[in-house]
Amino acid sequence: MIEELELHYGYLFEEELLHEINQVGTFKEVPEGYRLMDIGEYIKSMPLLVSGVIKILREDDNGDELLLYFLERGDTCAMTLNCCVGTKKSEIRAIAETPAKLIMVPVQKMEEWMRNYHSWRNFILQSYHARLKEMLETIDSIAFMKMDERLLKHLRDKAMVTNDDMIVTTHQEIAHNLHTSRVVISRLLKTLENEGKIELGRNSIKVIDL
Amino acid sequence: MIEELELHYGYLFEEELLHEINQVGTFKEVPEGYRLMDIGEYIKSMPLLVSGVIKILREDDNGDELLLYFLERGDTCAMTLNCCVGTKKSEIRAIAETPAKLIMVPVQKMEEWMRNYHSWRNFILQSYHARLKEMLETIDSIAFMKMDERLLKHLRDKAMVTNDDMIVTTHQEIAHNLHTSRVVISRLLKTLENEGKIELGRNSIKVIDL
DNA sequence: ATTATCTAGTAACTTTTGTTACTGCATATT
DNA sequence: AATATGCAGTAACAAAAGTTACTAGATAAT
Repeated sequence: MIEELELHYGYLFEEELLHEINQVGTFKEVPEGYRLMDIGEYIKSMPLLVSGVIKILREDDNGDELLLYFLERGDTCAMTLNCCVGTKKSEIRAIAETPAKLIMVPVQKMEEWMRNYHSWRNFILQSYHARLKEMLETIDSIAFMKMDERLLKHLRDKAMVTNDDMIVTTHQEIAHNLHTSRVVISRLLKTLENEGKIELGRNSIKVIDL
Repeated sequence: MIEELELHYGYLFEEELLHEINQVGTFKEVPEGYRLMDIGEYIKSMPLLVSGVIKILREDDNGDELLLYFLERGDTCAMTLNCCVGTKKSEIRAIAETPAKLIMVPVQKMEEWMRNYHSWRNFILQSYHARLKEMLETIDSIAFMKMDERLLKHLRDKAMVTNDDMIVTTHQEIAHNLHTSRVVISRLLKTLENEGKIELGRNSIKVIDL
């Protein structure tokens, strides 16, 4: 595991902390679609994302979903951090958007490392900061943008994190992410295609002007 | 200042930390409507709210506003915390919803106290946690609820934080908070009144079933 | 090969939200 | 007192989003 750690977190953490993480952390490799965390579940370890993309979802009482944001390499789950200070139940769902590699660290170490490692404190604060910013961006989208703009932004975001302008998904899946209906998405996608912003295929969307 | 500190933060912080806060903090009293922080402004000190209510707003490029959440006694501004780790410009606007009393602490102390005081670390993490939860709640509202539900929730929230079921405001003001138009609010308020959930007066709304 | 399921396109319609315009009334200004 | 301004109510209409229903082609299952 130590190589992956060095490679992706070496510039962030002191040698000593890297060593500790290597000691207590466990390596985990998950396939696309794997459910890493679900709403109401108890959190016992926090993930350091080494590769791949994780999508973070919110769900309401009726089971309606909404995509909050994507996590990429170097990110951790800010919601997990909360377990150390407040309620231990997850407020969100985390699904592997692509195959992913993670290092799982027991939450007990959080407080200890916060005390001992300047770099860890910074990492945690940075994570909270990044997540708050992303939540703000999500709020901007749903509060200020219309569905067609949100859709295009979503496609571009997805193309960005997967580093591929060819998106393999269904209209239904997109509708879930944006919390609307399949018919609405089909309609808007068709309009976007007519405007030359995307190209539609079966189970695929090509984003033109990224 | 030390009395206010002892009273509202005494149970949170060690004697030594309280002493430090008392040394470097400055007391501030602001009237209703006072703009404590605006988007794009640089942050030089973080506020510990002693009394009153602060509303935190987001604004888009067109100047359209949206209420994110209220801060109450014992809260601090998580957005301010970010100054120590990332960009130093505020992403939000903070307005005194009621007259308020605050203790302003220079941001330079953040990192020092994070290192030295367990209670401070906890306080900061708790704050981030609370704010993330509130952001989630805000997202739930705008993503999953219709305008009439959001309106009623907003009125109840407002009645809650001000501890008064009589809300003194205008339809226009509410429309700004929820990012919609005055006419829509007037329409929905009338419906809520007919349903017996509120009573309307000039510049005032009484919330019935809290 | 036949059947069933998944996916996408489209039409027709409803509901929700946003917009414009005008009204009367209360309060503030001169 | 006369005038101006701010606030709320309402109607009429437009736009956006949500819903239902049906179609047809692609893929999967038997």
